Amino acid sequence: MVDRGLVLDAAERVIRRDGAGVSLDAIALEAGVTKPIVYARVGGRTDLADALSRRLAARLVIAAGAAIGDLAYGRAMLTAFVEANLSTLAEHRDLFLYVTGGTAADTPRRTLYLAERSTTPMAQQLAAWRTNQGLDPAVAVPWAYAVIGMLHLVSLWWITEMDRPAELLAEQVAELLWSGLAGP
Amino acid sequence: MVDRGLVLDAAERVIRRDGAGVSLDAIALEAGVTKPIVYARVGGRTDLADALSRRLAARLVIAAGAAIGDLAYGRAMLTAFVEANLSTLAEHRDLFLYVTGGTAADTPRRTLYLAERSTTPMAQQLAAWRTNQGLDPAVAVPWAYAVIGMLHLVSLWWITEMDRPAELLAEQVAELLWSGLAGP
DNA sequence: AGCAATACTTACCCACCGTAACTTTGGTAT
DNA sequence: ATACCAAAGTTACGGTGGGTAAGTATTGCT
Repeated sequence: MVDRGLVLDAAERVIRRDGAGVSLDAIALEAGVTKPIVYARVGGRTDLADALSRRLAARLVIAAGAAIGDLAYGRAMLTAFVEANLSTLAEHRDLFLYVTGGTAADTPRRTLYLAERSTTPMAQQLAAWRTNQGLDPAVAVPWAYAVIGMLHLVSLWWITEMDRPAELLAEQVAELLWSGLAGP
Repeated sequence: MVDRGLVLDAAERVIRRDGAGVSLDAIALEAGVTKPIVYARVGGRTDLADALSRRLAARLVIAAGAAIGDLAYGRAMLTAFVEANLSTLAEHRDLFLYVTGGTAADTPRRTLYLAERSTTPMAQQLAAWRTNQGLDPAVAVPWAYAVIGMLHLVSLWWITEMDRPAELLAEQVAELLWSGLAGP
């Protein structure tokens, strides 16, 4: 009896090994079962990708939380947050591509889901901080999406080039995020 | 004789009408030709999506340029730039989804292409401005990707919700971009 | 032992991308 | 005028991948 988690583990292994273009048959083969079993456990390709996007989102949130630790709100915290996101997405490169790829109908849904999971805790913190500073907290949600979109595209670009160390890029992105284009 | 441009026009029409999930057969039907003609003119699905992404990228660049006009570098210019991007992507909603969707192998390539076309002029302006201000211009390229990634995800989110006017959202995003999370 | 439910496999269908082989049309040389 | 050939296009097919229906083995219960 192969349970749902083992199928997802197998999917992650074969995606990591063979890239984001893998078929369900390949995943079933890797899991040591046949295709209908995959359907019984996790559903079709869409459900599989959804489940994997939940795993990836959870890892992003955990990595971000661990990196931030109890740093105070500020540029150092932001740098840690950015670098955690960059590293995690680079670490799960093909999984990231698998989750954000797929059919045109699913891509936006999952992209937004992946983003939303990261934005939710971030928007809360951001709203609290701005309220505390006497600023309008209404911008928290769009700003959270803005930050995550920034990180995702920068990650995608960085993943394909990998021409500079993660720390440098994280510093640069954090500077933009913290001080803006206007500069300090 | 149906030329390449007419096939691309037909593709845009059917994508707008039926959504981003359309097949090549549907596009060929709309163009009034058979499938092999589509292959002879524009190549396969990948080449078609590439060609459409070039069109979309060109429109983004043109819209941005027109919106900026001869505004001086600053928050007002940034707001115009952001709003031009939001509106253009919303106007070409399904085309945007078609271009950024597709197989896992093509998605990152085209996403980066679409981004790169917007980032190139922006990175140049940004580098020039920073040099002029006595600041380090080395961050221009990663910052340009950061800005475009921000705009793309915010657009995607906004497109699916459409819960606030474009001007307000553009103001909010421009504020983040110009002044950063730290605030003015 | 016999029966039934569960778990899985084989075999298949369908949609879609891509292409090979066949047909038509229009111009051209003899 | 006719036979030929190249261009342009259509029909028909192969291959792959997602998804499912029908058949088979295995386990537990009476």
